[in-house]
Amino acid sequence: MDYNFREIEQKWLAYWKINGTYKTVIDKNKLKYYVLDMFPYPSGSGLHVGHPLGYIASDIFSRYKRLKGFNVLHPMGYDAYGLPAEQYAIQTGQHPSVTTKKNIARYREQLDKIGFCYDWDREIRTCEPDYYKWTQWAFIQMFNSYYCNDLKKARPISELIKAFELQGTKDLNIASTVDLQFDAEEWKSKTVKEQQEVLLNYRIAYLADLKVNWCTALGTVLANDEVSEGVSVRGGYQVEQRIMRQWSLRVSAYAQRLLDGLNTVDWTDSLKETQKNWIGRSEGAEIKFHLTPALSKGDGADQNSTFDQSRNEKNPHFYTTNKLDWGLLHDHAKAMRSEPTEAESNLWEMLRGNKTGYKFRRQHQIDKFIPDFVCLEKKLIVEVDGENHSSDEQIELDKARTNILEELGYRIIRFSNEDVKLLPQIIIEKIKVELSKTESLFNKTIVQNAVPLSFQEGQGDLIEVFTTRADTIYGVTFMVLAPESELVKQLTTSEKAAEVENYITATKKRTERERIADRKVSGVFSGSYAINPVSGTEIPIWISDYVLAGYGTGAIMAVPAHDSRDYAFAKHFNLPIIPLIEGCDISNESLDAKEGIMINSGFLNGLTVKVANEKAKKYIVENEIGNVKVNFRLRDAIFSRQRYWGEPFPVYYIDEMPYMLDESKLPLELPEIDKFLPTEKGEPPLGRAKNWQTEDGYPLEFCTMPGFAGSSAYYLRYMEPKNDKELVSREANQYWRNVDLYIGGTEHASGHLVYSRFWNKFLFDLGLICEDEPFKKLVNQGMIQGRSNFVYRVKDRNTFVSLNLKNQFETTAIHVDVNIVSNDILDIEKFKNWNPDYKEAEFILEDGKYHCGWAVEKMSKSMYNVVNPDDIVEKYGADTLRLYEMFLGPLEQSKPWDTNGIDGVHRFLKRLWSLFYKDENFLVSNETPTADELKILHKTIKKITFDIENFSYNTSVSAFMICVNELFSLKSSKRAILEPLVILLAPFAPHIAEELYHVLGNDNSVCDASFPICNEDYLIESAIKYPISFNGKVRFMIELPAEMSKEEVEKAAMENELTLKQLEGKKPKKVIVVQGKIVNIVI
RNA sequence: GCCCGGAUGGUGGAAUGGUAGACACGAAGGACUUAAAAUCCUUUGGCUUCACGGCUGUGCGGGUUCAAGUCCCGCUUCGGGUACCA
Repeated sequence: MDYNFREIEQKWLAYWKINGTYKTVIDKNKLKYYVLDMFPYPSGSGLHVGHPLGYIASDIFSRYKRLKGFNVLHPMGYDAYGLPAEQYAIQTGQHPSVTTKKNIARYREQLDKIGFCYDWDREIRTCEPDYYKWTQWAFIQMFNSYYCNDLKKARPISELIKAFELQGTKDLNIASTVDLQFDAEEWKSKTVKEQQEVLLNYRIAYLADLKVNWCTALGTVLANDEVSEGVSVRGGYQVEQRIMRQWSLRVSAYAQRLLDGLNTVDWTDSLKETQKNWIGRSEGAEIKFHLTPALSKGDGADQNSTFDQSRNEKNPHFYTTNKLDWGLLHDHAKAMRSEPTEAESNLWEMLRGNKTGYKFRRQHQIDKFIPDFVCLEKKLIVEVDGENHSSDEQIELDKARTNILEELGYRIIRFSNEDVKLLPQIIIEKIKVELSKTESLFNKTIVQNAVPLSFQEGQGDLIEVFTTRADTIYGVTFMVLAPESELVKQLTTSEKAAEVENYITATKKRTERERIADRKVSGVFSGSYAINPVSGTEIPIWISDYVLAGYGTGAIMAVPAHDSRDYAFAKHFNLPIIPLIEGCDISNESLDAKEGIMINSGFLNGLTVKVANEKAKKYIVENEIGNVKVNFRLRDAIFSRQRYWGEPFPVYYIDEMPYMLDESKLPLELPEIDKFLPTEKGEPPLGRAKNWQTEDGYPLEFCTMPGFAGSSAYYLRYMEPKNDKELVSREANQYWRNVDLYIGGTEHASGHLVYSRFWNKFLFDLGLICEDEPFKKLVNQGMIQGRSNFVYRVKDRNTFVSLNLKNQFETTAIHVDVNIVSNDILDIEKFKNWNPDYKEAEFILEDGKYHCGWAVEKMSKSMYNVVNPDDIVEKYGADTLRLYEMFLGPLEQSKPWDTNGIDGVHRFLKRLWSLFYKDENFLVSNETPTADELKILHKTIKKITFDIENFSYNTSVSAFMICVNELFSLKSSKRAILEPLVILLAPFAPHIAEELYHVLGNDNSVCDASFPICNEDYLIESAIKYPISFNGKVRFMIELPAEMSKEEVEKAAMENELTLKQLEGKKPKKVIVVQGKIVNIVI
C-alpha cells in the first residue's frame, strides 16, 4: 500500500470536522494556553505560500501544547475592513462586503486544506455588526474617559467635570491636547457648547483640529504608521500635511506605560527596540527664552543704563535694565501688574495717559528691580508701600534698593497705602512738583522717532524650547522656529514680513516627500532676537523647515557646534559657531557625541558632558528659567478616515459638538450608499447615506474608523465571540487572560502592536479585563521571498538561449512563471503555451535542456514567482507543505521559497510510511525494541521537544529525517518505537500522524494522545569516540569507555601509536582533556 | 545619518567555545526496469595524492584562548526598520 496523501488528508479533515476535534471550551481542570496568529486581511489574490508560514508555526505549537495537556485556544478570523476592497468597489461598483465575503471564502478554502487546528466556531470578522458593535462600544468608553497623570490611568470624564466645578484646573494633572487654565467660576460661566469644547481637550477619544497626513488619491487621512517616506504605505500615493478636525485617540498619554510594559513581555529585542524608537522617549529640559524688547535702536541711548556697553551698536533709548535681568523679571512684572493692590490701582488711574503731563509706566524694570511707577523722561520713581514695609528687615532692603536706583540717577518718592487711599489729590500734586524739578532727559526729536514700547505691546513674549542637551546652553547662537509655529506671526518684524511670508508659502507648497528628498538648507530671519536666559547674550530667531512643529515646542535653541543640522544651517547663513567641548574640531562638521569636557560654558566649564547636563538642568529649575521635561515622539492616533468601508462612529452632533449614541443603539450599522465616492460637497462617502441621522434628527458622523480599530482588541473577542452582552465576560477573560504566544510579521511593530497595547491598557484601566499586556510572547516570522526564474531572449529574435550559453548572444532577461520551471529546467511545451508570443519560439539548449537563470526577489505577480499553496497541496499533500515550509530555514529569518527542495520532505514521509507498509503487508510488530532503537527514539524525543520550545522547526524536521533514516537502515518497525514517533510528528504532519496512529490500533484522535517524554537512561553511551587533536587540529579518533576518567583518557591518548607518530618524538607541552568531548595535545 | 539583523559548499541551511558543512536539494556514478517514474546504494567544500594522507577553508584585518563560524576590537558588504524627533 502506497502513501496516498490525498485520500488520507481528506479522510481526516472530515473526521476532525465531524468530531469537533478542535472545538475549545473553558475547562478549569486544565491550564489554558492561548496561541494567536495575526489575522489576515483577505485580499483578492488569495494566499501565497508565504502566508501560511506563521500559521503553520503556531499550529505546531498549539498541537504540541495540547499534547502536553494544556487547554489550547487557537482561533482565526479576518481583518475584513480595509482600503483595497473599497478601491476595488470604486473601480467596479461591486459592494466591498460582496468582494470581502468572496475573498474570505477563498481564504477559508485555502486554509482548510492545510489542516490547521483552529476552532472555527470562534471565527470573527471585523466588518460584522456583532463584532464592530464592541469596537464602537470601546470608542464610547474612550470618549467618556480622561487620563489622570497622577494615577497613571484612565478615569471617567464625569469625575473631571466634578473637579472643574469645584476647583477648575487647579492642582489637576491630566493628559491634554493644550494646557488650559481656568477656575471653577470660569468653568461654570461657560455655555454647554464651550464646556463640551473644553472637555474634548481631555477625552481619550477626542475631536480636534490637527495637522494630519492627507492623501488626495485615497481621499482620506492616514495615521503616521500608514505613511512612509511621504507616501501612503498602501498604494504609494502622495501625502500632504493639512489641518483638519479629526477624531484622535490619546495614545500619547500612555507613552510611558507602553514603554514600561515592554520590560514585562517576552518579545525579541529588535521588536522591543522598534517600539522604543517609535515611542521615542527623550529626557531633557524645556527652557524659556525671553524676547529682546523691540525698541527702536535710535540715537539718544541712555548712557547710564547697565546695558551691555561692549556692543558696537548704540544702546537703545529705553533700556533700563540689562537683558538677562529683563528676561528673568519679565514674567514677574507682568504678574504684579495684573494683580495690583487697591492703592496701586487707584494711583495708576491718576497717572496713566499723560495725566500729569508726562508718561508714567507701572511695574517697569529698572536694573534688578521693579518699581511701582516710573517716569523715564524725568527719572522719577514713585513707590507705594504696603504694610510689610514697616518691618526692620524690609526697611533695610528698601534702603539698599533706593541706593542702587539713586546711583543710576533716579529719584524716589514713597507713599504709604493709606496716603494713597485717603489723600489722592495731595499725592498727585506732590508728584507733579517732583516732576517739575528736573529737566527732561529726552531730546524731543529723537523721542518722536524712537517710540518706546510699553510692556504689553509688541512681542513681549517668550519662546520655549525643548532640548536634551541643556549643557550646551552657552553654545546657542540662534534659535529656529518651525514655519508652522504660531509664534512666527508674532515674531516677524515689519521689515521682514514679506520675506517670511514668501518662505512660508514656499514651504507649504513642498510636500513631505520633497522635503525629505531635497534636504537643502533653507530658512529666513524673523527680525527678532531672544535672550539666552543663562548667558544673557542676544541671539537671532530664524524660521526654517528643519524644525518640526509637531515635536517638542516647535522651536529649538540651535547649538551649531554640536548638532549637525544646526551646523549646516549656521554654515549656510554664516552664523557664529561656538565650540563647547575641549579639543573638538568643528571646522568641517559638528561634534554630536555626548562626551567630553566643557569649555566656553561659564559655570559648566571643566565638567564632563554628563555632569554638565545635570548641573545645567538643576540650574534651570532653580532659577525658574524652565523645567525638566520628558518628551515623547509618539503622537496621538488619528482615528477618522474619510472612507466608506470601515466602522461607523457611534457619534452624532448637536450644535457642532459631538455626542455619543446610547449603548443600547449599538451597533450603528454601516448604511448603504449609491456610490463609494465623496459627495459633491466633498464630504466623505457616508454623506451620501439616506437618513444618516439619529431618531431625533441629529446628524451622524460621516467618517469611519481606520483599519487598526477592529484589530486592536480582537484577541479578547475570540475568548467569547458570541457574547452579545459584553465584549468578553469576566469568567472567560479570567480564564483565557491574554495571548501566550502571538505569531506574525514585523510589519506590525509600530502600528498594530502599539495600538492594541494601548487599547488593551485602556480596557484594563476600566477594570474590564485582567491583564495589562495583551501579548506575552511574540514571535516574528520572517518573510518568504520569491525566487524568480529567467529565460534569455536573443535580441530581435524569437529565440531563447539557455543560461550558460547566453554570453554568446546579446540577450534580454525575461521573467518566466516559476510554475513551469522545475529545478531551473524550463518545460518548453508549457512555456510555448504560456504566452501566445512564444508559440513559435525557438530554443538553443545545453544537453537537450533549457536552463533558466534565477534571482531572489519579492514574491509578486509581476515577477511570475508566486507559488500557490493549493498547487503544492495538490501535488504533494498538506503534510509535505507544512513540513517543507518549516524545513526551509529558521522561522524568524527571511528566506526565498524554492519548490525544488520539496521532494526531500516528501520522500521522508514516504520513507516513514514504508516503515509501516511494504506493498500490501503491514510491517509493524510488537517485538521489544533494542537499545539502539530506543536510543534513536529518545534522542529524537529530546531534540524535538527542545526544538519546539525554541521554535527551531527546521532542525526538528531534520531530526525526524535522521530518526526515520536510522530506523530504516535498521529495518525496524516496532510499535513501541513507531507509536511515540507518530505522536511526536503529529504537530508537524497531523494527517499522516492521525492515519498511522489509527493504523496502530488507536480509536481516539492523535491530538488527544500524550506527548512522549524522553528517558535519559536510553541515551547513555557506553563508549565515546574521542577526537584527538594536535594544536587544535583533529587528526584521528579513538574510542574509549565512557566512564573513563580524565587521567585515564589522557594516558590512553598518549599511548596511542598514532599519537606517537604525530609527536615525532617531541614532548607535548600540555594535554587538555575535556571529558566526554575531546583531547587536545599542544606541541 | 541612526537602530536592528545577516554574511558558512552549486542551493536552502546545521553546529551549549570542543570533529565545520548535520539534514535536505542539486549533481555524478551505480542497482532494479523493455522503458520511464518510483525506490535503493555510493560519491559530493576547494586544492593535492594511484593511495594512506596532506594542505586549505565559515565576508576582510587584528586579538583573546590549549581550542574561535561561535567571544572581543576595527572594517567591508547585504537586508530590514526609522528619520531633519532637537
